[in-house]
Amino acid sequence: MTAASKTTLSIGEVSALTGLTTHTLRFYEQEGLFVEAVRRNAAGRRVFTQQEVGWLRVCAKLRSSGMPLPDIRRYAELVRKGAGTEADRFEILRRHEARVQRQVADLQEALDVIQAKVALYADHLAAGSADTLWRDGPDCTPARDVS
Amino acid sequence: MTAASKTTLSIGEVSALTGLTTHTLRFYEQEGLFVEAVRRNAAGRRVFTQQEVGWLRVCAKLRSSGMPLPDIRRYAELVRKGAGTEADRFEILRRHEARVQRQVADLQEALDVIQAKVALYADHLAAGSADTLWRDGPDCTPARDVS
DNA sequence: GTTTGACTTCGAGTAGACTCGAACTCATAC
DNA sequence: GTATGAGTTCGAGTCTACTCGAAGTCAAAC
Repeated sequence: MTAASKTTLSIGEVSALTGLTTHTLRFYEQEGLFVEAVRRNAAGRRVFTQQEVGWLRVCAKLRSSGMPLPDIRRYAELVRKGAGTEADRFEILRRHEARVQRQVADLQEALDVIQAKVALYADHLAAGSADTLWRDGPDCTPARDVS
Repeated sequence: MTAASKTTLSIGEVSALTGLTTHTLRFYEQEGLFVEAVRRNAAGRRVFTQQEVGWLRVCAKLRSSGMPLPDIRRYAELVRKGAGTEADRFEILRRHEARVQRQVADLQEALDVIQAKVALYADHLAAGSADTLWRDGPDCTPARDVS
């Protein structure tokens, strides 16, 4: 029986399945990111389900794309409340979607600047004309002046 | 004479031109991000050039795309040293380029998950079938089970 | 001649999300 | 029966890049 096919999972197994450390999983519980209270076995240890693993994977994606913990907590609360909260959940997701799209656009812009520089260095290094490369021009137009 | 066309600029003008606060500009000086030591006028005030504004704009892009301050400092040091450091500068830029591309790919992956959820909520809200929406499935396949 | 506003230095504080470590409890393997 | 390893709680520490505020200087406007 692999961890991925078990119906109940220890914190260590969940850690392996999600890539989140056990410390982080406990921290997330404390922060109220779980939809339902985390169950415990007779010995007081945490018991997780595959469903929770699924949710944690979504959490990991939301976090890695920059959603703050309070927003995820809010979303989890709405799911817990159940029917009637869908419009609010939708709103949270849509806002985050917009935020991520902005992030991608900003990174792409930075990437353009970086790649322009990389191309210049590649050219000049290949041509052996390294000494003609220098400081950045006023408006960062690499054609004139480069760092 | 607009700030953008002056040959020497105060810290306030540079702040306006770059979007960096005066606090941040002083902080960057202290962190060694400038290629040359920042000049001062008779009164001890900082005097900047258009060239420095160009460099700061590049710095802003590097920072917003996640290059750590120590890497930018190192790059600035290499530019200061001048000829013979081009291969190292190229390397720093190439590494950062790769890092940014990874970031974009990761964000895009997160965006796919988010958009799948957004689409589901949009459908269900439109259909008025909100009550069929629920928790995430084990492997985050929104078709089966959704938060 | 004083008020204003932009500048100076310095040190301390903030934010968010972990991350770590110590001290303890259990269950299982040997 | 004890050693090992995985779990528990709790509080404290870390990291990075700012961000703020206090106290002072200085030039120009009025």
